[in-house]
Amino acid sequence: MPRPKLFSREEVIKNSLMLFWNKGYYPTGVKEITETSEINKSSLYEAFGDKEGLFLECLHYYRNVYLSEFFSVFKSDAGQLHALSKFFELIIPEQHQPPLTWGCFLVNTMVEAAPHEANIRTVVLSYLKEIQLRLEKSIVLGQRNGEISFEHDPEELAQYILNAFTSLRVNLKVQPNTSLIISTQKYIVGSIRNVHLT
Amino acid sequence: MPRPKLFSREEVIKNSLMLFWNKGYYPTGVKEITETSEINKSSLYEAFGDKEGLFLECLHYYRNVYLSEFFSVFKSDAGQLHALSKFFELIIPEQHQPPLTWGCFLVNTMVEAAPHEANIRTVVLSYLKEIQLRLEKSIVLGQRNGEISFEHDPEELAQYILNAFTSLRVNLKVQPNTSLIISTQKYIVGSIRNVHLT
DNA sequence: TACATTCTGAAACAATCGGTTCAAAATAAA
DNA sequence: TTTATTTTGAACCGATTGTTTCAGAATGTA
Repeated sequence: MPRPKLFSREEVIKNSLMLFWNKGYYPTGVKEITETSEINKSSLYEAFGDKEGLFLECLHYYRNVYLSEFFSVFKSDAGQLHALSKFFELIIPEQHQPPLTWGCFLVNTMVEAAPHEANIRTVVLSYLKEIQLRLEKSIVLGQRNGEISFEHDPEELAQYILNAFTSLRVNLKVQPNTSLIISTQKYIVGSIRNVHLT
Repeated sequence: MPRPKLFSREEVIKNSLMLFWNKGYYPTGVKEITETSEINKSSLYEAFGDKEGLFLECLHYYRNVYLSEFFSVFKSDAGQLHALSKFFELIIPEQHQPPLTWGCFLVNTMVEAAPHEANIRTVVLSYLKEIQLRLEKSIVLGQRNGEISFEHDPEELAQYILNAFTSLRVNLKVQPNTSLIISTQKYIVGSIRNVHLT
């Protein structure tokens, strides 16, 4: 009985993600959002509550579409060390074309909006934690396989790897550079192989 | 013969840096700036041209006051490996009090404003390059001392260390955590000591 | 004291900010 | 076709955005 919506919810989220990803949370205006998706303001507010609500949905979409790509490396059966190494190579092929020239949406948000918006911070941190836990799991498996030394603390190493990845995305955002990815990968694999001296 | 200024240029820069550092470039309003420094709008525009001009002066001030602290670790005569290790410890004591809870002003700017503002990007990159070159110099000295293996490419290793530092600042901004600093330091020193296998 | 110079305060600028309101249009079921 | 329900478009909200203008206040020098 109701009048059917003239817009696709997912389409609006997808379009808005591109805006937020490219320009950030604060500089992206509601006007810009409605114009891009050819949707009316009232429809937008009816559907998403407010700007922050839409942003949170974009984060969710990013998590499902883009982050899940990175989880795929662990499905290979070539060993955990190989998977952890592959983790870094995922950024290479697309690094020169958007949206990957915009960096990691999660990291951008962490720097820009998360410190000032509690709801956004909570979601970003939970997604980052999810990645870290997946890395941790891979490390534990690697230790059982004999690929990775037990001298590593899985949580500590996972944190370290995630950090290296984070900074990579920050730097690539400003100065695209494939060799930086390769050398980071090399150092990370080296760190895993060579137990650190305490 | 002219009427003397009622405000100190440096004072305005110092105050504005705190605003920009805390909230970022775009969300910080000119109104907020003038109110904080108790300066009139016209005086501000007369003195700095526009918002971007003031921001660039804040970057310059940050470089001179805050980044120079990090260069100080290399003045010690305890060896290059020690200096590179100390580099990370500098963030520890003040990590729980502002302005260091706001992260690194350079890194924040790199993520937020640099991708969209060419002038800002140029300045940020030049300051980062300066740090990288200082790290490189330290590595070369370490190689001559016999502290660091010649198998390391100084530029590559410097880049890697700077990256680890960058991500550390990003993460500490959202979740303060001293142990993260320590483990990163440990892994970095480990990477320098253990030559990476190619 | 008069003068040339410089700074300051306040008002105004158009544009945009995120968000609300509401009547009219559109629909599917009765 | 009537009716109940929901979406839509457009106008409107006050507040704020970065920036400009300009008359008048304040100054050191002559």
